Amino acid sequence: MTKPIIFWFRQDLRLKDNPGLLAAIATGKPVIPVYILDDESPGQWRMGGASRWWLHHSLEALTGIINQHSGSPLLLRRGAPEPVLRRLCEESGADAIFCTRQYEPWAAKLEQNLHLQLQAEHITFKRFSGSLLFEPGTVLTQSGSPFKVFTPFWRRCRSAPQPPRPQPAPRRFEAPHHALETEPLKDWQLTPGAPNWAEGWAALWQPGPEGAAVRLQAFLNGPVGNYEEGRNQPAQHATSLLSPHLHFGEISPRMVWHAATAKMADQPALSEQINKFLSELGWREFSYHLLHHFPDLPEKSFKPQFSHFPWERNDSALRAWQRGQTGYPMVDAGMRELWQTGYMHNRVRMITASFLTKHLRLHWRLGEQWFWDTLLDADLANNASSWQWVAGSGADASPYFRIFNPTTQGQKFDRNGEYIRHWLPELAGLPDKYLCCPSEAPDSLLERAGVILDHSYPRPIVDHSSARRAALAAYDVARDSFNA
DNA sequence: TTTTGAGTTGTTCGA
DNA sequence: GTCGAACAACTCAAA
Repeated sequence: MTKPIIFWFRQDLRLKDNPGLLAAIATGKPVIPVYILDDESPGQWRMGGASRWWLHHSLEALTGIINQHSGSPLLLRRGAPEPVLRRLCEESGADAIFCTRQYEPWAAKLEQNLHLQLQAEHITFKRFSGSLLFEPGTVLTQSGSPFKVFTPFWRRCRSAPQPPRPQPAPRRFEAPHHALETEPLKDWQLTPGAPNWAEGWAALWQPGPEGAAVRLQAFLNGPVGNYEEGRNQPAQHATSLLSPHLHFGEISPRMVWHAATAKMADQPALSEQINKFLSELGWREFSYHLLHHFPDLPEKSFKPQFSHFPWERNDSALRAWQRGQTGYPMVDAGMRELWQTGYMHNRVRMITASFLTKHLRLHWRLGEQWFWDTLLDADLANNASSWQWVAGSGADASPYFRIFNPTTQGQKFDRNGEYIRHWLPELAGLPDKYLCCPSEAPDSLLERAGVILDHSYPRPIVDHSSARRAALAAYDVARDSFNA
């Protein structure tokens, strides 16, 4: 009797272009697919609330696909992977486990330990690459060191051989004959009870491979044509919206890459726009590679001078930021979009993050933590490297003096006020001119628009130009004490 | 080894 | 209103 093989689904919740799954099926053994909810492994960033909502629906979608596609139901188990997998081997007689590699430092350590422990029990444990275009550790400078600047990193990636073509969906696979126990998904309580803060999310997102494919096609058939411009306009839905799908591996970056390059071959006029989009995939790669080489990126400022930065401590300012009550409409609109939808447009992520770290001078880790809990696409590598990038402490970061003016950013990128009016309906009656700076509007206009400052909408919690000066001064302090 | 050019996304000030 | 320089130096990557 052939011993079955376990395929351990992780952040690769798809069947297509899943090399580990294909390899498992190719062994000819019965395949047992399992997902393990792991809230126990040490050192991990425990999945936040929004991510859990996504996971719930993504697992439902995967279950459906697997049911159609195979005689093996997706097993759901909870706990630390090592004992769970070991038990599953005992129950099923499996002598091999395949999975897709993960790159978070804690996950990489977990894989190493698993490898050693399972080896001792003569269980084969194989990891496959499927979540990145280029393997961390393989993209290095001529002197063999990791890249710390994006442009040369990406140039090197682009001059390397193209990432492999996506692999086809697997053929049908079968479970072993005996039934194995599975936990009901609803027992995991991944979705909110009351209050249901995720109400309406299902209308905005379709977690799972099908939803990912739909998004990709919609993007390539439209917005990509004006990507360079459109991606900066938060009122337009002109970005790919693929980030949560990519995080959970419902679509692979290779699938995205090859779909985009095929489009480029088809319509050369779009080359510039599509290359810009590909470079955004490049930033995802860059973040993962950085995290691989610098595992404390999520906890520690990459640039050492920032360890001397005089961060403020101010709970009420933090709360105002989190709740979208800073008095800067562009910032508040973004923070409310995040809270209400689990998503925030990229341009606005930069504005809100700059505001937290520079205007409020609160530590970038506070923002990182909040985004981790509230973003559907929360991703350790992207979140950490992007927060550090905005704060100025990261690799290839924006210069510290680049301090977004939240008023002019609003006027520039939400010209007709559509985004702000949508998320801040209490300001909708203001004319465009004052939409980004309600506190400067004449009383008569405020009255006509039904805006009562300090009641229906707050005054700015900090003054822009003095906050800007204070931020630059704080940077001087950090630099001087570092150099001293 | 030394040198050189470059580095995602901005803002402000003064001519 | 427009334009260029200043903002700060520093580190990285490659010749």
